[in-house]
Amino acid sequence: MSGQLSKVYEPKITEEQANELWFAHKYFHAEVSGNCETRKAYTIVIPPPNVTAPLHLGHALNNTLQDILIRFRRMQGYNTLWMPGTDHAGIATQTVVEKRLLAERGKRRTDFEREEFVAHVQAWKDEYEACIIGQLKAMGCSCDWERTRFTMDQVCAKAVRAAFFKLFKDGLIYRGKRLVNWDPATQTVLADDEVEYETVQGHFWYMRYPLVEPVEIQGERFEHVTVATTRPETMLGDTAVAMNPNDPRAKHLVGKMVRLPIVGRVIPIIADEHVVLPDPESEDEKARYSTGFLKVTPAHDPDDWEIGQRHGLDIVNVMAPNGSISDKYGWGDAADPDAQALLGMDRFEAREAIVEWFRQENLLEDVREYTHEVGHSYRSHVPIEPYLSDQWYIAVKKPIEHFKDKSGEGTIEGTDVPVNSLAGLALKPLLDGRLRFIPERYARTYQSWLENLRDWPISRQLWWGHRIPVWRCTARTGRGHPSKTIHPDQYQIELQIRMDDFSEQMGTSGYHVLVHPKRDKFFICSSSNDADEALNKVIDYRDFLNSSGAGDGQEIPTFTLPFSGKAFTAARKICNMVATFEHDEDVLDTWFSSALWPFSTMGWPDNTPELKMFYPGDVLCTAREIITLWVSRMVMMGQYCAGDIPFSDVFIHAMIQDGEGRKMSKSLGNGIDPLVIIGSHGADAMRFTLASMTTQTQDVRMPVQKMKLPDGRTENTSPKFDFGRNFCNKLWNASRFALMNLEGVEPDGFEKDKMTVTDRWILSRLARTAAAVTEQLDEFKYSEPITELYRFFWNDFCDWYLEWIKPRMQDEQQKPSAQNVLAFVLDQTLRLLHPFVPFITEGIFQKLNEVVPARKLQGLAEAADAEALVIAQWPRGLDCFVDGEAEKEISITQDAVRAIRDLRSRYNIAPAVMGLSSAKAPLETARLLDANADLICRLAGLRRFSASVDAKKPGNAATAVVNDIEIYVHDVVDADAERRRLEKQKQETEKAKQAVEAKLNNDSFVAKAKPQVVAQAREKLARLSEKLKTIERNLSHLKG
RNA sequence: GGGCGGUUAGCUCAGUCGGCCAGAGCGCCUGCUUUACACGCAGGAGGCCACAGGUUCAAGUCCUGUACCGCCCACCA
Repeated sequence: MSGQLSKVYEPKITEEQANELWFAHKYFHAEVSGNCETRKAYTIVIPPPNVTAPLHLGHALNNTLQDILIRFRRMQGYNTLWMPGTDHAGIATQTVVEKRLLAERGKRRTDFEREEFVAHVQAWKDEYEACIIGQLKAMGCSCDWERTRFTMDQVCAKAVRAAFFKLFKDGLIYRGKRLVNWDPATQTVLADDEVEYETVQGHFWYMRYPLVEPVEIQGERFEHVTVATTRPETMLGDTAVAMNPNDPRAKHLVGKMVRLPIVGRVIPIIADEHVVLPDPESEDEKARYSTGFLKVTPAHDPDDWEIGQRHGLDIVNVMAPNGSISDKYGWGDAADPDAQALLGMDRFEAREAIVEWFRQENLLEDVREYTHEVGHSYRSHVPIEPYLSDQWYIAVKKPIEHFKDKSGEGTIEGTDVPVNSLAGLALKPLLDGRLRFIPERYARTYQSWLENLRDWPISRQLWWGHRIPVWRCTARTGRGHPSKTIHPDQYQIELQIRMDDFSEQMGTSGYHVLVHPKRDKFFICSSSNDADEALNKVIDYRDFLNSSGAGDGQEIPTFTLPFSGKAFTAARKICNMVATFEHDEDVLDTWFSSALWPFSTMGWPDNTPELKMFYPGDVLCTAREIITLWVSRMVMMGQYCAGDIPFSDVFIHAMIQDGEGRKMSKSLGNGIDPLVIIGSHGADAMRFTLASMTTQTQDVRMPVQKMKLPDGRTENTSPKFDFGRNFCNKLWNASRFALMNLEGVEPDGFEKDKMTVTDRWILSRLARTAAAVTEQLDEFKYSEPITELYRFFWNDFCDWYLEWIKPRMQDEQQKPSAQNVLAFVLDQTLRLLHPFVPFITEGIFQKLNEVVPARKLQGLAEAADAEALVIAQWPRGLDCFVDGEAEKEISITQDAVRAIRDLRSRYNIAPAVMGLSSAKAPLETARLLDANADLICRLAGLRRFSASVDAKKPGNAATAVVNDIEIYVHDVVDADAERRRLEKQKQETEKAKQAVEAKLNNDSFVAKAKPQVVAQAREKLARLSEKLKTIERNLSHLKG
């Protein structure tokens, strides 16, 4: 059997065979050897899925859309690269591994050594990375698998260190304080999304803070101010009382001092807009509860921290990491016995004690009930504590000196963002129109985020990730002896002094980091350009890059000093002062490595051929939730590190929700596993359905149902996928039918003149479809081309063309030309469908290649040969087939067929009854119908059909009126039914006619509407009048 | 609190620059072993286009407001 398709379409077999073929020939591999000039590159870098879990349906959508673009461009002849890989997803992965270890072994992270724990995470990563890549391959993703990267592999790690170094050198990385979400029970830092808000019935306590000197306002003597708080225990760390500058009392009170109860600390009253003015009538709950005085505790509240920053307030941390009151972490004035009594108390215990103290001292003015949301740890379920800690930051609005030449200086209009800052580098391309969002509205999210950007905290208190390439040193206290353990803050200060020492010698300032395992080997990162010359001698930059991988437990890197002279002396001096070195315990924010992904995957910072060929890329395809966290940072770092934006188009696609509009999630149990769908419906069916649901505005709602698998398990599925499965099944069967009729086709047997109107019509429809699909894909539209192709293939090709071609296949005269048209249309259709349903189209294409090696319409068009559809040429040059006449002719023919079918159905004429039919129509239409009588007979199940200008209606015929045609189906006897039917049609027509008449009788319509619209209305009226007359005439015949 | 999107047939969604009697798929009803396909073929029923105003000769489409649903960001003294 020479290459016929199997009777039943089995996705699994087709998918396996296609993947085998594609992988054997490495069709997905992008070569760098080609010439950029002659063969343009087209690049998409995958949003690397997290290695936390297998891919879900959202990933399936995301990657389907990317694959459609890639396959489309590959067929258009671009040198396409789709760069694949996965993301280590720091906190998320560490968390799932911690959960697994706890569940399976009852062990916590802290029960392991760091290296040991990281090895467990690594094992998890290996497992899920393999799983994810398997899933992507099963979906048909045509990634360049040879280039698969992981955000923590050696290549990416090198880029991370290079970027960090570069930022460091430019003075963009600094050490700063930040309030983190601290879980005092487990004593870990939580990410924002690990904080769960719970409604808590709490209190507002109104506490009096005595003024150092009483103040008189409008004759009233004030001895104290009253602050309202839900957290009295933090008052120990208060360093100011704030009030709104618009408060009428402010001019009397701002600048005055109060004495903090218990502690005795004297703190100022300051003015800050943040404070809500009191208003008992207000709708704003805060205003109702406010006294107008806000206690400011910079170390224990994020807002207060901001206020503290604005006013340069002291920061007093009064808690230990376990949440107890302590004077060991920054509280220096706890000498008062009342304060001493609180030390060691738990924060809630202290709260009660403090309230009680105020009560005793008659300083508690009021207590009111208050319901509010309080952040709790998702792990321990205790309230989280905003806790002050040291973090590394990237300065995003700091001007970068050496970017001045390239980007200019000053700020971007209407913002405080310097053009040569990181934020500016990301913002400018959008404003210049070089960076485009599709749909456009998402540009605003991006823009406003960047305009209001704050410095980026990049350190995370985790073990899984790129360990921060910074080594801190402790200073020597005596000759050759390491200092005893010093508190981190202290050695920071210590270090700073030494640094300044060094800076002085180097004629610069602001050094920060050094590494020094042995006395004669070390390196320094500079944060100033001025020191470049000297430092370049000190450090071999490349050595730094080749130093330890992030967090992989290698030794601290060492370097031999390649210099002498002043710099040497300076460096040497530092070494002598340093006792020990500690690799920073923290890792980098996951987004740091993600930000580099578009070029780290191509080997940056080395000047690789890949970068030259494929960077900058073309499109980023992602969901909207990470526009800020990821997209903006990629642009930022792309500009900063690789010198250009990483892509010019950002396509933001829909999110998939369940039938109730909820996000699909594990906890809700409403997720759908792509592999389950691939198993039940096939990968192509899944892709087709997902793409068909992708419109520009709507999120995708996917009703979820339970499905029983053959092995008895129950899985989630959705009836939506039947859409794709039905289509694939139809495609398979129609192709099978076509191929059965294409055995032994002679390419030279085609004669242009033997083309029928149906041939010209289907070629015309093909040409229009190809043009539309191409244009829509250019515009990142997915549901439209699917609709277009669906209509063309199912309605035009299958329902009409294939039915019409059947008799021609029995006719040796007509067969050769018909076959060639059929082969050509099938060939082109497969090409157009391939990006959406790659497996099945490839499978059919391979058979087509066997059965009809050359598809061409001699003298008209030729389908370019290809050994595989994946690399076949995208349809082009079909415009010559557009044929308005043929389309009109077929349209009239179809109308006639539908009218006859309708009558047959209404009169219950059995399909087997090959009846007679005739039609009366204006001359031209009548001729046309007559010429196509065979086509009408074939699809309307008739023995004979004829049309003429003066056809007479047989007495027992049913009548249908279509436009200017009157169609009679003979030998239908039910006069009553006929009358009812015609009456109904009459009513409908009258209604339509009246509507148009009303419009035309309206003078202002005729006067003001576009002439074209008026003319259309007149035509329509004429048509309807004619139709109505015909119906009435038929009715009167019936009555008579 | 700020921003964005949505509300059209029982369900999931299209609907261009405002202009034919508002469309598709699924589901539903009727008929069909038509030699590619019942995951199919033919036909049919089904709509106060969320609500209230406004602009216009004309509004599903533009403007204003309301309600509900969803998402993102910020915040929670």
